[in-house]
Amino acid sequence: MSRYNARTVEPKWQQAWEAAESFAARHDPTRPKYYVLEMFPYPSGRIHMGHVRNYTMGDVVARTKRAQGFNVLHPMGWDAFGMPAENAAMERGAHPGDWTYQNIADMREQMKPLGFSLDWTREFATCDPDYYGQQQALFIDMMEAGLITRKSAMVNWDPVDMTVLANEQVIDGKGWRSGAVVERRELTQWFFKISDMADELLGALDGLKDWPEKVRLMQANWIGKSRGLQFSFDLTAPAHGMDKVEVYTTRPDTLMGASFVGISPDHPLAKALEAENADLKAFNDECRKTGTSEEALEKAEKRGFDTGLKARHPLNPDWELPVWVANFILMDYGTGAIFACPAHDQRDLDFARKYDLPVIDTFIAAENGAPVTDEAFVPPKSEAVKWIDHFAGLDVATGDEAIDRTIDFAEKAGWGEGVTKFRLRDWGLSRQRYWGAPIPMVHCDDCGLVPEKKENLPVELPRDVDFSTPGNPLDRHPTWRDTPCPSCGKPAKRETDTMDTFVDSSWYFARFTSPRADTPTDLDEASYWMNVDQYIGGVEHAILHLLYSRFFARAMVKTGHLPASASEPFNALFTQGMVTHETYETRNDAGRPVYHTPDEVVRDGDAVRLADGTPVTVGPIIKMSKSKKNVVDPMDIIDQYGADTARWFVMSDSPPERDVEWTAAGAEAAWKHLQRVWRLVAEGDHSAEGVAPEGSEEALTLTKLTHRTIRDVSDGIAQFQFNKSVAKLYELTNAIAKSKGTGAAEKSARHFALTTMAQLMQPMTPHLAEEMWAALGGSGLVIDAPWPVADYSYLVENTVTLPIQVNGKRRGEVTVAADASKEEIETLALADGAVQRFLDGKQPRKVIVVPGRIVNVVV
RNA sequence: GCCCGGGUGGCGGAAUUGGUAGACGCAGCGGAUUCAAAAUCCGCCGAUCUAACGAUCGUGGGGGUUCGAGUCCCCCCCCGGGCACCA
Repeated sequence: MSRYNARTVEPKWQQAWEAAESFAARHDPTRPKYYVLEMFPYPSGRIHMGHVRNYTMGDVVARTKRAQGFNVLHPMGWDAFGMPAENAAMERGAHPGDWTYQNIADMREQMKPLGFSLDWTREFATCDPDYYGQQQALFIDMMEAGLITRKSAMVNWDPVDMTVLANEQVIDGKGWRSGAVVERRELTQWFFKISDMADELLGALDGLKDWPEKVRLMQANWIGKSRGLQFSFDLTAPAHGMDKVEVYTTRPDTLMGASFVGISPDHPLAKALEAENADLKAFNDECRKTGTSEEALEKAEKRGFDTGLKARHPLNPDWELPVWVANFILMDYGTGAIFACPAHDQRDLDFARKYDLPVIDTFIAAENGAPVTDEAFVPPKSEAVKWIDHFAGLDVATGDEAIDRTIDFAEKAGWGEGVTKFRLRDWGLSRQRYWGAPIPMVHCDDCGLVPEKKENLPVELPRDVDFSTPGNPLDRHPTWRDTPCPSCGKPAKRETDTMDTFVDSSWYFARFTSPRADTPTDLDEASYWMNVDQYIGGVEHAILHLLYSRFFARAMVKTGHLPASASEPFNALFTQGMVTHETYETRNDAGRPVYHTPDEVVRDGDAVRLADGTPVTVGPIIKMSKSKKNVVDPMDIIDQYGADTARWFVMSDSPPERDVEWTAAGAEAAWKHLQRVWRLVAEGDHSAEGVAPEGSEEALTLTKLTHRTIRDVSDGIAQFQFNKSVAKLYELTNAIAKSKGTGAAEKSARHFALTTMAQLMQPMTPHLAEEMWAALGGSGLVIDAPWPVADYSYLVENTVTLPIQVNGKRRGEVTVAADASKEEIETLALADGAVQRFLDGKQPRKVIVVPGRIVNVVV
């Protein structure tokens, strides 16, 4: 029996492609280009199944487009800055740079054997000074274009380690290393003014026809455009020079139900009052112990503090409302102050009940409306309700109408203004960390903040840094900060904040079009290659990465680094599901979770334990991530079965947009199938080809199926339904195996089916496909053969079998000519034995005939 | 808490988008081949009842629209992703 040996075959073809420079992308204006990009990986050091799945999908698209005649750009790089490198430095003493470049080398070694059609000549890492230097140039240009600002923002502060923590590093409100209770602290930070583009980023979503609807929805909700009323409550007595509280509300129609005025613990008034009120100070400090994440704030128990101040209702000066500080009011949204209407907001109602504040109904259900008791009455804004004493004279009206009328009323009366606001905040890019791109700014005592001169870029990270104590090593470096002022030349200090790693990944797709240019992009190259025609990556990036990239593309158009046509950089987006796996955890002495990798765990029936016998708790099935250690190493599969098996396996079964739980079973099956395909080639009789199939029923049937398979596999790939393409290839394989005819027509039909299979399998299992192609006598490389096109004359059938239903249940079937009339079908269906039995001599009440689909007889 | 997805045999999933539920694969069972095993080949394979023909039930749960619902509408449950310093 002929065996296919991936170990020798795969490197052979990889060398052939490399020798031919098959995948090097060359600018050629005479050919249509196609840019395929998968989200580049963080170099953790090991590839995982998620990578294999992601990059195989992109490779299938790239190889198919290449066969279809496109000039394909399919590059690869590394998202190389970020916290794990610093953590490794702290834990193991490795330098973040050494650690990162070693990981890149390791991962490249693991990726190369997979045979991806990548243009490795364009590879770069975001931590290359060449890359981040261009990023610094971009930053300076964006600064000049007015896209950057500086203002204060909240950070998670670890008071023991004296350092800023990422949200991920705050566990149950405590610092992950120190265990100290984390507090919110204000820091002056650098920001991209993305909120200036909020409306445009929202509006342009409509044009992204080839993006998943869910991603556009998530982005629209994130941007969060709202129309509301902004106005002030006058305080009955000024406090600390403040005589009013400005609020923003999207439900001004509920103003007559106002119960109290609420301000954020970080509101200027709350902070001013702290000075003389120790209890309030204690309350606010307690609130600040919730981290900065919206999730933590929203989940925290709702608590409040009565300031004792009173505010006048704008419509009735005699109506005084108490002013409360409440922990659920975000300083970042609106004005950091609200009025609460407990009758029509569940959170306000819970708060009012807790602190015994009034609940005043503003409107009731149009029919049988009862006053609010335990549950707030919050109907959709489009539903008509009955208004109680509405100042603008409404009786029965929808919320939407009432909001419009109220804003109108307030504007005419002059005490309020209709305002459109966005939930989207400016993008804080400052990080108080070492392993990121330095912000190329200099602090000069005389000149203030001055950008570094472009000829001095890159501002390189110093190599000699010390991670033995927490905090930003750049701050502590003895000399790195010292630099002459780019403007006046006097001694000055560098900015020590580095950039958020989202900045690095917001323009790498543009850099790939001219990765060695000495400007951020080469406009000529960018104009040819942009946009990315197909972008592929995880849904977990649906909001932030994609929104930031859309902002950056616009910023790069503004600063002349991209053509105007590239302001939406990704024509089509596909979000693949995640590769998930169970998590395994034990607890350390401090009771904190410690995670374990699947290969450390022994599963023996229900019992789960470590190799040393320690019992393990099985946690939820979640996306594979380094921090939870629930990762599986694909190298084991590649070593055992070869790259094609791994590639085939991740393309089969699970639809690509869906999460897939990794299980070891199935890789074996993929391998068996590829062996079977190879045997059909190696043991087949290829003495006939080009013989017309029409003389043989068997040959004709197989040829028809081959053409249907061309159509179905091509459609499956075009629609990102690779699992269906795989299923169709299984069917064709089964049919070839069943065909045993020894005539020239049958042999020829099998030869045609197998050469076609080699071409159709090429995007998924390229090495096997080359081997098949060569054995079948194909000329040149199969990757250079044009994509097969189905002959439609083989796709039409002249009879069709329709199911017959009686009362909606299938009772039989009828085979008719494809062009049979409704009447003919009905006559034939009614003559069917099963139908006669159910009719029992009676006339049918109704007969529904859907040609080509179904017949339904209603008795 | 808020926003967005998902839930179909023992398992991964398919279903022409309102028209035969379970394609294809895995696992399992039976058979052929073999001294034997592996590999390979052939057949069966949602549940219940039935000797069989067939019948009834069945797409997370409950209700509805329709000649016809996995697919559309309403309510609920469970799982996952995101929540602005994980990438």
